[in-house]
Amino acid sequence: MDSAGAAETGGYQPWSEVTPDAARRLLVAAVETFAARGYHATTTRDIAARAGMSPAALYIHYKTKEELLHRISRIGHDKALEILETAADGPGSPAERLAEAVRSFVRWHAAHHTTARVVQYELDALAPEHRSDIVALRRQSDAAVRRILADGVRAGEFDVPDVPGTTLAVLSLCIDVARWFNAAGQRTPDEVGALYADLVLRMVAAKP
Amino acid sequence: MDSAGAAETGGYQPWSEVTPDAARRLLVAAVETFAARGYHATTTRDIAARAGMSPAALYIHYKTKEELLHRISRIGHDKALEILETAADGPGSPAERLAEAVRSFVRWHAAHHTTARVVQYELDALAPEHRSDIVALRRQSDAAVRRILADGVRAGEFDVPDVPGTTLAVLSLCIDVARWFNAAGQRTPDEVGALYADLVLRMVAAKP
DNA sequence: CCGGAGGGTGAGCAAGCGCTTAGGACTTTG
DNA sequence: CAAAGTCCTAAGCGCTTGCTCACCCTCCGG
Repeated sequence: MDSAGAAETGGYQPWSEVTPDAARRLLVAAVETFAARGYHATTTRDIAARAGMSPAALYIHYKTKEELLHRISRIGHDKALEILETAADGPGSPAERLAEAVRSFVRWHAAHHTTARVVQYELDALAPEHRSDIVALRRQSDAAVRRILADGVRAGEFDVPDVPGTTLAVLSLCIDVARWFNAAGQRTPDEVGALYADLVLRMVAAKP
Repeated sequence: MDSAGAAETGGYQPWSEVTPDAARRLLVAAVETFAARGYHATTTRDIAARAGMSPAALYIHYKTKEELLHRISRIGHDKALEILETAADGPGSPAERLAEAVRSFVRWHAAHHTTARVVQYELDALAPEHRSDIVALRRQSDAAVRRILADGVRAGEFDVPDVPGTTLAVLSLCIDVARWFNAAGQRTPDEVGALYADLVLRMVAAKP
């Protein structure tokens, strides 16, 4: 369990935007414990101990435990949105862009399922004022996917009777990967990404 | 919030297997608070207060707070499994059975999204010995869906390169309805069920 | 060599937690 | 009508929680 963070990400996950070093170690420790036990079941002592510090050290870098969650959620949502928008606004046909969006979004949720679990499933633990700016990011993610679907319908590539509903379903399917994905399982993030991209393309394909 | 339980279910949800009356009231209160705030964020005082009793009353009917969760999880998983197996072993072609399975499973998750949220997303809060018998039920659910897919492939109705992976995706898609479904939203459980049945059929359809 | 700033600790507070206990009010039964 | 059983409560115990505070390092420019 101690090296789960490094093992999960293949040894490379920056969190480089978090400084100084001690603040980053605390944040990484928080991600790991939040993911394993849930936000409410995690104590500030758990986090500090995992980061190799005393309980009081946490409060030098963060005002509250909730601020830690908010920072994690913010960084994760920024990344998720970036992935989707890159694919949505990239080159290629709607089908290619949709496949790339699903593939990379799913790959991220699988490879970083620890982070993703916190980001996607601990929203309700945020304070209302923090929750609302995260919800805004989620709406942008929704808009990115919807944009691809609408483009595909307009181009005649897709047959999607209910664009908002299908958008919801596609995002829901991808997000839920964070819940069930197990790093010790058989499938690699790449494999899951490829499978899901295929399934989603079938969901929207125009009947020839 | 007080009448949310009744409103959500259209005034009819039995929990009839739970007796006596006070035990059922406590259990319903627990479902509502667990769903709204999460298991760990819910106190035994919250539950008792919502059921209109003193904190001590809970311990007449349940040994621990965790036993309450286990009972809820057990009843919910029994119901979910029954829905899937009824569809899987029912009459009709594989496509019809798959559509019916998804439609009824999704309808249940939407109509009873409060219960479903607890059942599907609070598994980790169970004690290990309780968790394992719930996991066994989930494996049976997985087997039911897999059975339909395998039948469809054998009959040449479906084109599914990865049956275990697609089974996982279908269940994941349906389960996640409990997370995002909002009783105050525009869609009815029936509508979501119909949409999802269509999407899933497209995912597995053989190319003509 | 000094002094202050930034990063850390040990001890602990007030509040809230799950759960227990002693006992009381009703209802059912002989 | 007493005895027994059922259901519930008021009070509170022992512990853990998020967080604070007084103090202590170590580094570094002057």
